[in-house]
Amino acid sequence: MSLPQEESRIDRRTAILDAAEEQFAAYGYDGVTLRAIAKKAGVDLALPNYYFGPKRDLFDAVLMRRAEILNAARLAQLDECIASSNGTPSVENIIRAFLRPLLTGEHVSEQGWKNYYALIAYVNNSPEWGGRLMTQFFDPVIQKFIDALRLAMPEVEARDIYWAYHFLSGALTLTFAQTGRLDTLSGGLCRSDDLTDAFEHMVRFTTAGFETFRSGQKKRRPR
Amino acid sequence: MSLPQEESRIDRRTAILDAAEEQFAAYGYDGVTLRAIAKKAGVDLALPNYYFGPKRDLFDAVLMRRAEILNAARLAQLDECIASSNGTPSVENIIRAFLRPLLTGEHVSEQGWKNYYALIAYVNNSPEWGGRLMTQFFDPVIQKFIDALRLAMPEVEARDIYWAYHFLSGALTLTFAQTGRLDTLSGGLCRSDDLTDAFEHMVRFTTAGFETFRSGQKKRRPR
DNA sequence: GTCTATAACTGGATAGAC
DNA sequence: GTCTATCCAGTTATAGAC
Repeated sequence: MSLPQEESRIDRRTAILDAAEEQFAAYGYDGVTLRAIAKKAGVDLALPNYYFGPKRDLFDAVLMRRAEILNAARLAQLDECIASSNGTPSVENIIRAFLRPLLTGEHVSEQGWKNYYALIAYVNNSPEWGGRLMTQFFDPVIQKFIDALRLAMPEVEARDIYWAYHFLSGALTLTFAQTGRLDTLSGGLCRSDDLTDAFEHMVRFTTAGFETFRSGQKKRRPR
Repeated sequence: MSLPQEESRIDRRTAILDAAEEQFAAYGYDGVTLRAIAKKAGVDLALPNYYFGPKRDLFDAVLMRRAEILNAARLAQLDECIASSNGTPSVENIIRAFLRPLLTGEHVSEQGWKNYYALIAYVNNSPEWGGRLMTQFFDPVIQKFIDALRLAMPEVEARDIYWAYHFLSGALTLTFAQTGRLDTLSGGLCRSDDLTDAFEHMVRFTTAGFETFRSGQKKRRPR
């Protein structure tokens, strides 16, 4: 229904991907019906299947669309970061290279990117999807960031760096999820949709987290 | 199905909660049918509704059951931590008090707790559920941990502490999710189901993250 | 308390007209 | 390419027998 003139002029494939992205991000794969997607996109119920095949393939298509853009942007930032540091960048600058693409240009202003990030939060934390899809779409690029981090901290064991990346990933994706919990918990002091504030804090927190593994051995519990 | 003799002797309410917990954790609220739950629990399809009312109330009941146990254990640890430090505990010990209940006794060995933690990962990162349920079931106790952290770092702004807790929460819940992604990414160097290893790393990483906010002003991006 | 049977409905998918 | 009409499997929930 509705949006008869304007919406039907723009590409229907894009409209379907946008609507699916928004709905999947908000309610998860099984919480969304093709009927809801078609309605949101302003297209006929039969069109999602016509363009993308079964529901599962539509989900993959949504995920892939922006993953490629994000991966390219991150690689460019990483290359620049390495080049401008004569081969051994700082941990902080690697983390900034990892996060900066999320903050540039349309990524902050466009609702589509916000929806996509919330979808990543869903996928990354899903036992059902997380292992397969994050590995497939993102880990080739993540591996290059890990390589750079190993170069930046050659004295740190690889295991420690993988764990630290894991925590960074968790912190980042919870921020993506936009649940509003932090806003309530902090009594309004923190606004989880203020991405600039979120990322400045995240850079400080996670840089310190990575750097702490420089100081050798595991402590045995005090108390 | 089946398990006719042994299973039907144990409390059916518990069997339903256990089955629902496992299924919801693996597939999310909408990915699970009452039929699947009843079958897994070895009970008739009509019983979940008989004991817990509609599906949504069953979901809440699953979440509440162990939240109360966890909250009580965390509060006990926090009290002990504060008492044994003459009122100003260290950041590290507060974080240990927060995490230790997840590692004690049955929590590591029982599959039920593992399923519950994965369910928390799902809820915490869900725009649909996260805001409401985490606030309702966990934040009263979290607020006390925040109070303790403020005492431990009186020179740090409240905002910074809330952000840091947010990142800790994200790191923790991604670990809960047990997606297997980290195992693949690290080529087997890290095992995400090794909770002891996960938590020793998490304590180090997040303690350093919190402590870094002691050093005053926000930096403006270098590079 | 438990189970059978069924009501009432929603889901993905598509055949076939336009 | 698009839309209508429909198939039918699978859904929650419950009434009523045991």
